[in-house]
Amino acid sequence: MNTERTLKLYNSLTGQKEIFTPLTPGYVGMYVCGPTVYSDVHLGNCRTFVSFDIIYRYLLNLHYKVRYVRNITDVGHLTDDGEDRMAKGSKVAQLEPMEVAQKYTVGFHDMMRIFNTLPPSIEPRATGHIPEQIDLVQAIIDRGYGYERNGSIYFDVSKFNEENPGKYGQLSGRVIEELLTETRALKNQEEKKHPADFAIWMKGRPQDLMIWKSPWSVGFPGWHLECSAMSTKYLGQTFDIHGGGNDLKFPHHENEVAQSLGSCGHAPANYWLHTNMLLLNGKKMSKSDGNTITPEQLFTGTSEHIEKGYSPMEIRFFMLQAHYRSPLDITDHGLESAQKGYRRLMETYKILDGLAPHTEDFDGSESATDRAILDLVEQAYNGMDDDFNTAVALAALNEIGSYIHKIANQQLDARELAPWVLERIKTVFQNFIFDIFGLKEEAESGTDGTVEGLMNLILEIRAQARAQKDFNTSDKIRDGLSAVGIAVKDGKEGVRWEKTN
RNA sequence: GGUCUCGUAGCCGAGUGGUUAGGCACAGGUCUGCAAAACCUGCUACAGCGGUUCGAAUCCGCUCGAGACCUCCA
Repeated sequence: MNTERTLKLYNSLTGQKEIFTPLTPGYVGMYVCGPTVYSDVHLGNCRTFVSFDIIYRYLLNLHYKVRYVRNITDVGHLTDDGEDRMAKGSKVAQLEPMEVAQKYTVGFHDMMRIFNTLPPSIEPRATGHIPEQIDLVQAIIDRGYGYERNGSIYFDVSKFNEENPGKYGQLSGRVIEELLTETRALKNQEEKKHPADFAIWMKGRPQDLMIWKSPWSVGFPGWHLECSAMSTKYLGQTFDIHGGGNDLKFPHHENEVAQSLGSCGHAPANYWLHTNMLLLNGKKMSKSDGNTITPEQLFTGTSEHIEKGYSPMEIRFFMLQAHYRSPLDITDHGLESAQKGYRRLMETYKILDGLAPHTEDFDGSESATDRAILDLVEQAYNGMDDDFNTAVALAALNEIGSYIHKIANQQLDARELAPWVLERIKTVFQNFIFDIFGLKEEAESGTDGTVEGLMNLILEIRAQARAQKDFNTSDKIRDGLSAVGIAVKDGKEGVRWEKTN
């Protein structure tokens, strides 16, 4: 690939695409808000982390040394009723909070593996960083932005706003005056000076299980604090990229910015990246309206929302077809379309991989086909450079695929393709499909070669039958294979077969 | 109600003011013993109304519609 590429990304902080310039040339620090492990992983999480996986992979592909930190939230994230999510989960299941955290962390990791995401460089847990969070609270108090009420510490948003005009609300586009006049009644609001203030340390109640000693009370850290503490610890006071789902922009990320500025005077990240939501039936998934589907249901097809199951890689491909900042609506038809697209791309790759260069009477010139293909290669990488536009890259690969099929079917003279161009697109396809898009082959044919052996035998018998014009036999074989889910594809170069379900 | 984003063909979904996105579906054709696959051709577009411009899907305004956030959520 080219050595000089310009990566542009959409920075939520400024609302526009910017050229990416890392703090230290060649190195990238990226923090992504991970899941709260109080229940089974939500399909929406999968999209977010697949999106950031592709971003991570592309940064690696640009030869950056990336430190990718993605946290596990296992304390401090409260429900509407002011109850800790972890504690609630543990009471319901009669488990220690840490057992709940462990159970769903394992489940989350399993799901990430199923979707073929690369593990982050560091995966810190909130409960493992209580001292760091206490230090951060102290730093905020020391700088005058934290105040105590009955053993809890709150972040003083109005004071912060007065001394740092324009900083609070910048990320999420909030109007500070409105936030400060907000009059909604919420739990624990009575302790705050202003409704917009948020807890950075909460005093524990007798029934709370996850509590720690602090200078102010035995209690637990506020939800937003962990990310500030852990990103600072592993990436520094200011780092390159901070990411997360769109719905975390406010208040979570906005408060992170305030905490960082409020504790040390530095903004946490130069670039904020936000992924968009996964929709079902055109609306955000929501358990309460039954408009939801779990990853397992999506795999098995056991949901009223879809007619059949789809594989993890088909779903990953489905996500690739949309840009990460666009909402993506899950529909049966859309998934079906992605399934076919995924299979076609993988099939194209196999054909490409088996294509031999045409070297004998190659005259060394560059044909129109060569130029068109090289241009498409350029388009694919340019797409990724433009805020990780996987849809554009995929479109370019599809067009290259069209040339590959033409050559494989001898509909286009193989001499049109210079040997070095063929090698180039082999590398490019490999690079995109496996390294950048993070797709993988799913057809699990027997690894011991039994299935290949059987198939070769069967197809050889069929070839003989066809040669003798015994079409009864050949069609019986083809139909029989089709019935067990194997498609036979006759081509000029020979017969190919593929599992279809 | 406030803030923001978006409205692209049968469906999904890209799009930097002037050049075919792509996929799926559909209809013809090539290939095939017949199919499938593949390839070729075709088919439906830029919510509406104004404005800026030589030129707007792209910029601006308004209207209508949708979604997100504002409250736990990726």
